[in-house]
Amino acid sequence: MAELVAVAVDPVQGAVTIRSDGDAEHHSAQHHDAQHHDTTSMAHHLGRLDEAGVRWLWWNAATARALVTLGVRPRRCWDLGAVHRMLVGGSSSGPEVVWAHLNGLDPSTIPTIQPVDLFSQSIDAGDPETPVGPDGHVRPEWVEGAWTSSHDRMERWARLLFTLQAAQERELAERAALESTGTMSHVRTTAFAESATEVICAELEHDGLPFDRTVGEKIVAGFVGRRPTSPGDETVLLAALDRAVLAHLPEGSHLDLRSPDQVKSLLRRVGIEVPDTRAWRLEALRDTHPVVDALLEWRRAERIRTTFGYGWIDEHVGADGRLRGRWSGSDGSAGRMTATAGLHNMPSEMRPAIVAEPGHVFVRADLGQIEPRVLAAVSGDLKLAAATHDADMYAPIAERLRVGRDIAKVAVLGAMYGQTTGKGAEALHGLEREYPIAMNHLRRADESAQGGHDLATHGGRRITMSSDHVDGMSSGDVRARAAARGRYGRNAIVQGAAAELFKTWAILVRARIAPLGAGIVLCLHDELVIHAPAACADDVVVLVDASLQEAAARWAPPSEVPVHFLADTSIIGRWSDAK
DNA sequence: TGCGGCTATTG
DNA sequence: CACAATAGCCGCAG
Repeated sequence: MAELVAVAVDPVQGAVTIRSDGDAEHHSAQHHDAQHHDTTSMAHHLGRLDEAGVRWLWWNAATARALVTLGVRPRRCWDLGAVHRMLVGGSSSGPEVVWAHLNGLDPSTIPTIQPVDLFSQSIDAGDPETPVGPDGHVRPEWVEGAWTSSHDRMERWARLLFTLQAAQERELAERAALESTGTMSHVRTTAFAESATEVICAELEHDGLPFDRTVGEKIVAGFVGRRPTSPGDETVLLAALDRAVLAHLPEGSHLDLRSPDQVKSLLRRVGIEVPDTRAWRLEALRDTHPVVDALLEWRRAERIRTTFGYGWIDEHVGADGRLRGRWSGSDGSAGRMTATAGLHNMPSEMRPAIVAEPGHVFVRADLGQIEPRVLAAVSGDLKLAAATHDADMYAPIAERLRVGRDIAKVAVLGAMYGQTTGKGAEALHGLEREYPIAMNHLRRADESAQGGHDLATHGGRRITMSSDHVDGMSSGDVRARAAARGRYGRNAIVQGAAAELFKTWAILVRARIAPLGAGIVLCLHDELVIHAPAACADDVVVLVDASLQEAAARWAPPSEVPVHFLADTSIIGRWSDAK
């Protein structure tokens, strides 16, 4: 294994690196004058170490961001925060949380910075030059940035990392011993992938997604008209949009189309009675009255105007023509990546604005039927694994169930989501009959989750059931909430495992394509978008597929009937040119 | 001002 | 219309 080198970076103070033998080295951000500091030599030192093949060890993604900002693109790392979220679940993974967990301290006793008053003077604060206070917790002042105030402090801050990493290794070994997870090798693969994904996130934030502002503004204009020139002008334009709907009603109808209640009474006035005003419900009533059509069109424009309109472009597209959001390597539940700024839910109509830069192309690749294939892998169902040898695995399943392909598909999806009604539920019996191992795997997760027990993915990520995210959303009765927990758990072991495979794939792709001058510019759960010099596009395509096979070999459990994974890959000039 | 509900989009 | 996410606005409580 590569040598672990602890690192802490501050753009002003500089960086400290500590080799595994304990040798510390300080790298100054040389100050040439009071206003500017030169970080290039510091970046050079760090880059040399990186090229030597070390595995960086750091507290959390803040270090990854700092390094990327310096121009260093770390190749290997161990991110304590990312591994902590994998081990513990939840979304908090700051140094104080990681430290408390690995030292067996109650997280509710983590201290926060208190305003200085007469009473706090008497408390024994110990030596403020040490990172750990008398209460055993890391000092909140250090967490908040006091660790950067001197070279000595930075070094003490970085020295804490080694024992914490060792403690995480032990906890990973315990996790690997669980019946539901893979081996230590699988679990460490996940830990590496979770860590490296933080670097990808830092790069996605730094580099952004190529966005053609002119095209983007034209698309917006197609929905909502021209850009308002003043607040007063905006009011006029808004009224015009509203009038297109209200014109279908009797004179003098003034109501707020943004209020579902008022829309309901609007519809009632033309003889339409609906329990809610969702688009799929109104869709069926388009022919009933012209106002329905006008309303649906207004909704579409309103959505663009408020969420993906001029304001969105102004806020998130930089002068360099890159669309940027904040990225998280793993959400609090099953461990998928998340992104802000609409990067994960951009309407397809906006995708023509995602355009490769001159001399470049996008290589876009998405994993085919990733969740059922992952189910076949993690459940060890050999018959389902055999179905993955088909490019469309629903076809052989449909054959076995003696139903249509579409029925087979909704049945499989329904089984993974916990659906109990509709066409999928009818075909469920066939699935139980033909693929009992996979179905039992899902049912065990469902029952365990219903009982409030935490789950673990194949790669060793903890799925917490104690969290209040389930009972918070549906305040129904106890049984309904248990059923919701069951559906959540049933899905989380599949979705979470798919996220692990995806990240393993993504970090291998990143590593392989970097020498070609290509980089990942978007991660979308089962899809990668790569920005590459046009001359090397074909090479990137080959590397993308090779990386998938390698990721599957590292991540998936060994099986007599190997599970096949496949990617649909294309070279395109703009995002909308695919699918 | 904060929060639940409703709505819409994506995988 | 089941699983996950972000994000906007409305209506209501405090």
